[in-house]
Amino acid sequence: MGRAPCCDKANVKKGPWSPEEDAKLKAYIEQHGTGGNWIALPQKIGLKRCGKSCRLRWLNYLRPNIKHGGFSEEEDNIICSLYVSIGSRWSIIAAQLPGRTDNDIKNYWNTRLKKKLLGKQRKEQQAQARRVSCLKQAEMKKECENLMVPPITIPAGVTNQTSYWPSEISEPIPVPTSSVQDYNLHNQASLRSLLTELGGRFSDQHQPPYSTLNSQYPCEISFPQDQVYPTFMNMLNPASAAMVTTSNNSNTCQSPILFQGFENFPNDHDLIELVSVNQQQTDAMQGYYGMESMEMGNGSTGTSSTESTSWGDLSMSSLVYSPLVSDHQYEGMPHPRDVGFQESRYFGMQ
DNA sequence: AACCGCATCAACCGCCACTGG
DNA sequence: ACCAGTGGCGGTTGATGCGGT
Repeated sequence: MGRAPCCDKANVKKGPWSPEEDAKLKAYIEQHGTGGNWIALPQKIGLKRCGKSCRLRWLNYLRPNIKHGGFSEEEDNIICSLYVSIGSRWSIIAAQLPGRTDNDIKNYWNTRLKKKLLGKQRKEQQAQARRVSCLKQAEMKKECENLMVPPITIPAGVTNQTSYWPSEISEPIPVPTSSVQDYNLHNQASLRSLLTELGGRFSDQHQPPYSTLNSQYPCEISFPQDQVYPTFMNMLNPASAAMVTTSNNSNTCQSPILFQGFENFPNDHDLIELVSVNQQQTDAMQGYYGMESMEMGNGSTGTSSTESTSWGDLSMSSLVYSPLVSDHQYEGMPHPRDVGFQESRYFGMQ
C-alpha cells in the first residue's frame, strides 16, 4: 500500500502556470496569506492545482523581490563556498542570497557553475598530466638506481630528502592579501558562526563529522582553526591562494605539511574535487585526474607517510560534509543528518 | 528552411521530518 | 507510542529556446 497522495492527481492541472493562475494565486496570498495550509489553498482560490505546486510557484516565482538569472561574481563565490562547506543544501545557500530561490541556485549550479569550474579545470588537466608523467618517470628511474647501486654515503650538508618538486616551489608562496580580505566565507569557523547565527547547532558537543577541525573524526587532514581552508573561491578568484594563515597576517602560505608540493598544482581550478568529499565527487575526481595523479602527493616527496597527503586521501577525507558521503564513514559517530544539520528548519530560517 | 543537439529552467516527484490528534 | 496530514527539501524530468549544420 502506497502513501496517500497529497492531492487528487486526476483532478489537478500540471505543467506551466498560466498568467491567470499566477494572478489568482498572487492576489489571494497577498490579501489573505497562505492560511497555513497549502493543501487547502487551491480549493479556496478555485485553482485546479496541487497545494505543493502552489507553494512552489509562490516561493520560486510569485513571491516579491525574486531575482532571476544574472548571478554576480560575488554570488558565485558565495554559492561555491557554501557548497564546499555544507554540500547541496540549497535552501541554506539560498538564505544567504536575498531574492534567490533554492531552485534557482540549484539550477544555476547544475547547469552553469559546475561546468564553469570543470571547464577551467580541464584546461589545466593536460598540463598536470604531463607533470605527473614526468614525476613518475623520475620516480621509476630513481627506484631502478636504488636497486642497482649500493647505498652511498651522503655527504654532510646534503639532505637525503629528495623532493620531486622543483626547489623553488618549496619556498613559501606569496599570498595576495585580497584572499585574506574575503576570508569570512572561506573560513570554517566563520561559516560555522554564520550558520550558528542562523540558528544552527554547532556546539562543541555536536561537532559534526564534516568539520575539519576535530581530529577525532576519520579525517587525515585537518586545518588549524586559524587557517583558511581552500575553497572554490580560489578557483573562481585565481588571485586567491590555496591556503592562508590568518592568525599572524603572514603574507605567505605556511602549510608545509598539507600542501607541500601542491603549490605547483594549478591553483585556479584544481580544488574542485579537492574540496569535494562525497564518493560521487571523488569518483569524478579520479576520472579527471586518474588514480596516478591522485597519488602524486604520496611517498617520495621526502615527507613521511603521515605528513604527505595524497589526493586520494584528500578526496576521501571528511574535509567537509556532503550529503552523499556514505554512512559508513560515520561509524561510531553521529551522522550529520542526526545532529540537526540536515534541514534548514533547524536554522530557523522559515 | 529544416533538422539536430545542447542548454536552460520551471515544475514535478518522492522522501523525510515535524506536528497534532 | 502511533498515525495521518502537511511542509519542506533535493533530485530529476520535460518543455522550450537557441545555435550550429
